[in-house]
Amino acid sequence: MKRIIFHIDVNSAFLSWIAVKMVREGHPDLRLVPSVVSGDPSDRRSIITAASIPAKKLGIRAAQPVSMALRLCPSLVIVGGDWEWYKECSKGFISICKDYSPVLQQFSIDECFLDMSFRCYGKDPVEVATRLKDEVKSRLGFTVNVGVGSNKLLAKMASDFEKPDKVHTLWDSEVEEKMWPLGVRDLLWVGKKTEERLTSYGIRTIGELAAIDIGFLSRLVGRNAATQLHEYANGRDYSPVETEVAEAKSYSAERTFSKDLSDPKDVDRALFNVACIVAHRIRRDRFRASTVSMFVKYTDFSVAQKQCQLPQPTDVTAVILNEARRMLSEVWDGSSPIRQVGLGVTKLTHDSYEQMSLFEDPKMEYYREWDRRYDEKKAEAEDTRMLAYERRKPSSGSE
DNA sequence: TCTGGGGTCCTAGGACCC
DNA sequence: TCTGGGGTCCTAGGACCC
Repeated sequence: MKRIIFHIDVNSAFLSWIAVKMVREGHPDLRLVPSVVSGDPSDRRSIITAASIPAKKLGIRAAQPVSMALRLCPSLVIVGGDWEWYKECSKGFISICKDYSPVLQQFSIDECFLDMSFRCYGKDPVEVATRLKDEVKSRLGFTVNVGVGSNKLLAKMASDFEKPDKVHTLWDSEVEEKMWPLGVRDLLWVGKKTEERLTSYGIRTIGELAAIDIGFLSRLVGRNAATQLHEYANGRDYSPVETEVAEAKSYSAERTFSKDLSDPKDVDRALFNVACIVAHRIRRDRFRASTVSMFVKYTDFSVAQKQCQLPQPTDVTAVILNEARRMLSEVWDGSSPIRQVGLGVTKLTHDSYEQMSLFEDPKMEYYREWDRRYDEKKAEAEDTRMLAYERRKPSSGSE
């Protein structure tokens, strides 16, 4: 049986979702004017998370600083994000997709793959894809692109063709015509650095990459990356649509300051905040961590990072924070201002038992109690938010 | 123009063990 | 006395994704 994969991608997801919400509240449609979503619209340091199509026509792109976008378009409408709303929209979108095939892999909050091999057997895949796209639009109010191909790579490449609200195919037989003329940067996993390296050797299009000697490519990007890139450039991808949701392998949080900081007390406060966030998350998900890492970013964007192993896995905020503080003092002497500070944990286990140490810090019980109260407060705040949210929650059906 | 936040995976060198 | 090769763990750094 022929393999048929769909890749469904919400068009300018965060912007579309906020636009749908605002339209329902009686505001004009953001999608029709130059507009963007940013993390914190009042902060000059924030960057753009999503831009409307009229904004994109003015050269405004995701990941641009808000200040730059404002120069390109002084009348730009800037709105903040709403994670609860995003999650709701994502849920509605995924649930419609699941009706088309249970073999679904969620790739991010606004993208998924569907294995449609069975569901499309004997049918026209484009017709099915069009029905899916139109159903999302009529029931949820936002548009998607559907890419149709014989594997995940081709489906994903296809969904990236002309937007919005379109269905495109990229079958093996169409690779030469539709994919090979594209620049190497358009290929999945070719980022800025790889593009620079490839173009410096005269490799500009995916077609040129597909034709290149793999030994030569290995010397450019390493053997493993070369094998992968060469397969992709030729439109080959044998990876299955993974329905299992993988467990988290790391948790991290970081804070960029509105002004670079020199006072150790300010930096420590930020470190405390991110430690609380990360430790809370691992407790919420019943993890303990064995590795703690931290980094600081300086004014010139250079990064200093440290990591260390714990004698035993922990989920205690104070233990994580103390290691991070120690490492901070090893990389930072307070002489150069800090732009950003971050903290992460890896090497996670679900082990419920805890090895008792004869030398356990007598304050440990106090630390745990502190964490319990922190978690309780967080849960209460969450409940209040959800309650307020339920009241204004729209149905995902047609209105 | 001046660059967020949260992830995954890979590489390379050094330490240590057999 | 000086020598091998392989495996694993740790750390730092980098590339990529959305």
